[in-house]
Parts: sequence; C-alpha cells; structure tokens
Amino acid sequence: MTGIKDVAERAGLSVATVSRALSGKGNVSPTSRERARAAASELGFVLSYHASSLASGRTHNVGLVVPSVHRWFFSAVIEGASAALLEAGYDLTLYNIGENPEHRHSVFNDFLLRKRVDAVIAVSLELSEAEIQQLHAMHRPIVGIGGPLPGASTIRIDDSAIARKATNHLLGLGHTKIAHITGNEAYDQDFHLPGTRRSGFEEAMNDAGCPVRPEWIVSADFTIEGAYAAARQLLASAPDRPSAVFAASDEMAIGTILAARDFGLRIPDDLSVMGIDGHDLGNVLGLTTIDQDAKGQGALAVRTLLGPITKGLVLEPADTEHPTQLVVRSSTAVPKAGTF
Amino acid sequence: MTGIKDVAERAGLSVATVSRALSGKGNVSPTSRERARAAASELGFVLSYHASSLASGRTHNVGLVVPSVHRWFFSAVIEGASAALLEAGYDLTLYNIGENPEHRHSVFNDFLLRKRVDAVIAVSLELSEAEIQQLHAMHRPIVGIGGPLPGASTIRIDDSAIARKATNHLLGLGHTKIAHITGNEAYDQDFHLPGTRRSGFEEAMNDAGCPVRPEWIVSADFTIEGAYAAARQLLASAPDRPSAVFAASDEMAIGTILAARDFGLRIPDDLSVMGIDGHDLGNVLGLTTIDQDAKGQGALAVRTLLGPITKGLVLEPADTEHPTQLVVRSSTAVPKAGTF
DNA sequence: CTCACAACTGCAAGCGCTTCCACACACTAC
DNA sequence: GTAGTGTGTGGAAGCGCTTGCAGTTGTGAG
Repeated sequence: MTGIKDVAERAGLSVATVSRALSGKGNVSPTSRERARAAASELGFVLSYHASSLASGRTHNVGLVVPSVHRWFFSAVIEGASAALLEAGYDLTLYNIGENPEHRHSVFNDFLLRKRVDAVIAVSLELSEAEIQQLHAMHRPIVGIGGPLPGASTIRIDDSAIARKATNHLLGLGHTKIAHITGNEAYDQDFHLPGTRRSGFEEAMNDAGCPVRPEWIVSADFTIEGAYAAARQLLASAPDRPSAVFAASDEMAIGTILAARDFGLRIPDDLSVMGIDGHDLGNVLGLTTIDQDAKGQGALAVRTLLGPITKGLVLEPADTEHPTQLVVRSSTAVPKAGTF
Repeated sequence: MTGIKDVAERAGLSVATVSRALSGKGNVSPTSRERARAAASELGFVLSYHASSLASGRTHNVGLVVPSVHRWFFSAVIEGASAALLEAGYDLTLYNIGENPEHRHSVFNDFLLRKRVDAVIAVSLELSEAEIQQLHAMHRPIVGIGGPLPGASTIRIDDSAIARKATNHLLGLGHTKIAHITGNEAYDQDFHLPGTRRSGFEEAMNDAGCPVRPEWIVSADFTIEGAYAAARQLLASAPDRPSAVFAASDEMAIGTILAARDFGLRIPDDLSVMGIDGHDLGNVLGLTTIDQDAKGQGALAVRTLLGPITKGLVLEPADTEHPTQLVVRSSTAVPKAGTF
C-alpha cells in the first residue's frame, strides 16, 4: 500500500509538508501544495484514518445511536445525518440498540468509549448522567435528538405545542368526539414523548371544553401494526365511536386508517384521522399530519456537531427547537352531521 | 485517560502481557490473565481501537453499503447485520448511497479505501471490477447481498424461482388474468432483479399456457407510493381488469392493495395480490408473500465474513442461496366466477 | 546593512497499542 | 547428565500518520 512516505518521495518533499499540504493545516507554499496533491493523486494515495486519528486525536467519524432502524422517524434521521456526514467526509458508525437491553449497555459502556468517534448523536434516548459524564470526560460532544439531555446539545420539537395544534385542527373542524392513540409506557421511558403529546391533547380538549373520554385514549407501540390492532378495538363499538382520531405518530395514524377501512368506515366522511411526523406514505393515504422534518433534524444534528469540531472549538450545549408544519390533506374534514 | 500502560503497572505485568491477556491471543498464565483483567476493570480501561488497529491491521469494524435506508429490505438487512456485529464486538460503519451518484463514487473511491473497515457488505449493489479489485488489493473481503459479485462471496435468493413460485401460486388458485408490477429500469441496473423476477413470472405464465399481456406489466420504483400510482392506472379500466396482481416486492404489493381499495375492489374477492419480501406490514394487510428473511440475510453476511476474519483466514468466495418461504395469507384466493 | 519577523520546511518525537524476538524456566526423553 | 520441547514473560520495534520545534530563507523596517 502506498503511504504518505511514498507521496513525499515522489513529490520531493518531506512527510511533514505533505501531511500539511493534504490536510490544509499549517503554512505550505502553493507550489509544494500542488506537488503534494499531484503525487498523491498519481499514486492513488488515500490517508489511513487510523494512523491519522491516533496521531491527531480526531477520528472523522460520528457515532449515531438509534433505538431502531425500522421506524420511520429513525430511518429518516439516519438518512439526513448520513448524507450530511458523507458530504463532510465523515464516517457514520451506526449503533442500533434494538430490543435487547444488553445492547444498549454495551454500546454506552464499551463501544462508544473505544475512542473511535469524535461525537455522538443520540436519537430518542435519554442518557443517564453517568453516560453523559463518561462521554464528556473523553471530550466527545453529544447531540440529542428528540428530547432534553442534561449538559448536552439537543434538537427537538415542541411536542406539547404540536399535540395542541393537531388537536385544535380537529376541534376547529367541529369535532368533539376525538380519540387519541398514544405510545405504550415502554416508549414513555426515554423522553416521555407519548406522555407529553397526550398532555397536549388533553389540554387542548379541556381548553375547548370537550370532555376527554378515558376509553378513547388507547396506546400502541408506535408501529402501524400495533396501532392497527389498537384502533380495531377503539372502532369496534359502532354506537359509541369517535368522529376523529389523533394519533401520536403517522405510523399509528396509518394503522388507524387501515383499521377503519376494515370496518367500512370512509375517511374522512366517517372518521377523521391525523398524525404527527411527515411520513412518506402520508401522501398516498392523504394523511393530515404535522411534519417534523426528521431528515432535516438529522442533518442539523450533524451541522451542530461539525461546526465546532472542525474549528477545534468546544460545543456549547444549546437547545434548538426544530420547526414543524401542519400539512392538511384529505384524512380530516368537518364531521358529517349524521355521525353526531 | 487510562491506557494499557496504566493497567500493566497496576497489574505488575508488562504491557505486552496485558495486551495478550486482554486479547486472548498468545500464551498467558491464568494468574496473569486474571490480574490483567482485574486491573483493567478496576481502572475502567477500554482499548483504543485506533491504536489497536494501527498496530494489528484489524479494525473490528465492518462497512455496510446500502442504496437506501428507507426501503424495507435494506433496513431489515441493516438490523440483522447490526445485531450480529454488536454481538461480535464489531462496529458497523454505514454508507448510505442515496440518490446522489457522487455519493456512491466517494464511498467506493475514498471512504472504503481509508483502511478503516475489515470487510465490506454491499447490499443490492453491483460493484465494478475495479471497485472489487481495489478492495481485494487491500485484503478487504466483500460479501454481496442480493446478487452475484464476481470474485466475492454472495448471499442471494433465487429470484427467478421465487417469481415462478409466486406466479404458480396464483395460477394454482385458478387465476389466468395476472398482472405484474415490476421495478423501473433504474432498479434493473444493479442485479437485474426486477428483470429476473419478471422473467420468472413470464416463464411460469407461458408454461401454464396463459398469455402475458404487455399492458398488464407495469413498473414502479419499489416503493408503496410508486406502486400505488402504477396500480391505479392498471386497475382503472374496469372492463378489462386482471384478477390477480403479482408485485415484485411487498411494498409494491401494499401500494397495489391501497390502490385497489380506492376503486372499491375487495381483496381477495375482486383482486388477489401477492408480493415478495416478508414485510412487517404483510401481517396487518393479510398479504400473501414469499418471505426472504432479509434480517437473516444481514446476519448471515456478518457470520460469513467474521468466521474467516477472526480465524485469520482468507474468505473463499462462495455463493450462498438463502432459503425463502411462501406465506399464504388472505390477499390471495380463488378468483370469483363473476370476474372472469 | 542589520535586525525582527513571517513564511516555509524538515526532523523527530510521539499517538497507544501489537507482536516479533530473545530469554528464562520447567519439563520430558534419551 | 544433555538435548529438546513448550510455556510464560518482557523488551523494543514498529503501525502510518501529526505536530512541536528548530532551522532556513525572504522580506520590509529601521
């Protein structure tokens, strides 16, 4: 394999100068820089990042920790982060926690401590003080997506406000019999996201003077399949059926739509459905939603990290609220008189 | 940060012995091994993988290259590979090519050559001779998923046989008016997967003496959305409508089901639909499919690579066919007499 | 003409490990 | 007894880069 030594030889320069020329750091005359570049490209030289990292301490690699790669939100974040990192010349090391709690433990107590990443992006994961401390002790900045992280930067959306906005959209159309599909307790552990959205829903309902019926708050696991099952139960009793469903995620809204179709309910005539996310399928199904631009959040996380890192600065913890947008499609409408 | 030196000091051993003790390679007395382990864990020592890689040449990191992270098949492969790698103590570096052709170029001509990965898993990507050569020159074994890779190991399914099996399932039920949703040309570049499945479909039809109607072969981009649009066109002309649709992927089958519902077609009464994949949504929608266990393919790819690597052997190129399974659910049935 | 200073360059010391080699020692086999 | 074998250990030479430092040159100011 050709190393920097070969390049130096060919260019008639020292290894040190070639290193500086190629990295762009330090003073190098234009002539030398050009010669180094030419020699490198003639030899097809590609820097060994191990050696570079060992010597410099910078790895050009960012760790991305996600709870799952299947759910829409996470894969959208991965996509956004991945593209931004690729553009910046950074590698992306993916840690998919999955269902296994042991995996989470080894990711935070082993993998991430191997000094292989310059920074960590944690998606929808509430890190413990100890976990954050460890990473900070190693000078590894952290950006959290999806919730507040003590002492770390975060990118998030205002879940409570969004839930109120969504609920108000339905209320504004004239719905009063509104059900809510929230997340299971298991999903409330990390950032209490389902709880926050649910509270937002309840507040909006109370503000409008609409009763919140406990039996119309059902929970699922944030997947289409899970919400499908939950919605079937919710919609089973024809005489006492909500006229609208607000689901805490688009995937759960989609599950609801599928369940509604099974009962022959037309959307939005017999049932209005809305979600939160901006899922790609929303278009096909005409789903009204609040788009949270997950891809953009992933890209923003990368920019947040890389700015200070490339300048050699320390990342100041900051809390960035990502904008969201109500997208009205055909799954919500004024309730038909008959359904009241 | 504590290094191996600190551990050696604390354990009263040399750095060399500690290294051997912790890595498990070479002869170390049980006493020394235990002392090294104790000292390491007391100090919370975690190996620096950069230094380790630089010295040993092994990186404990595998590169996974995918065309997209959104499509079901790819995220399932990622999930399977990710879990298997985590178990083995390996990092997973994800390269998501995406839509941008430049990204593909830089991944293969820059990122993967940085000597940061021990091996490469390429999913549904047909590598050029040059790309394979480069990686082989660096002694980086490659495993391809989804198609033959000259000189590399591959894991794949028999697309032609599967397509015939699927078609035969529909023919066996009595369908003769069968449409096929195939992939766009853009998706035929890499492993000609859409083309192969389409040929299988046509062969089975011919063998059964059923005419293949060109206007009943439509193409989409492998997404639910794309197939939805294509299926709408296909199903629009009521008088001349197929009684069954075989889609080249589950996502496209799902798009077809959604489109059918828009036309008020009941499944399977008015239209039988089947796909290929084993998509999670298949259960909810009652989709008949051929399960190809994408997660298992990802895990198998990892095992295929890691076996030889950990033993220090060279990976012998081998072509492994992954088993598939016909899963009959409620989206396919005997055609109703009226629809003939 | 000298001096201070900046711009450029090379030497060499690491970065934190792995592993070759040499050596010490304890055996077994003759 | 000696030679041969195997096990356990430490010294030290790298792995392929980056970067502090010092040295060389060129420049404008005094």
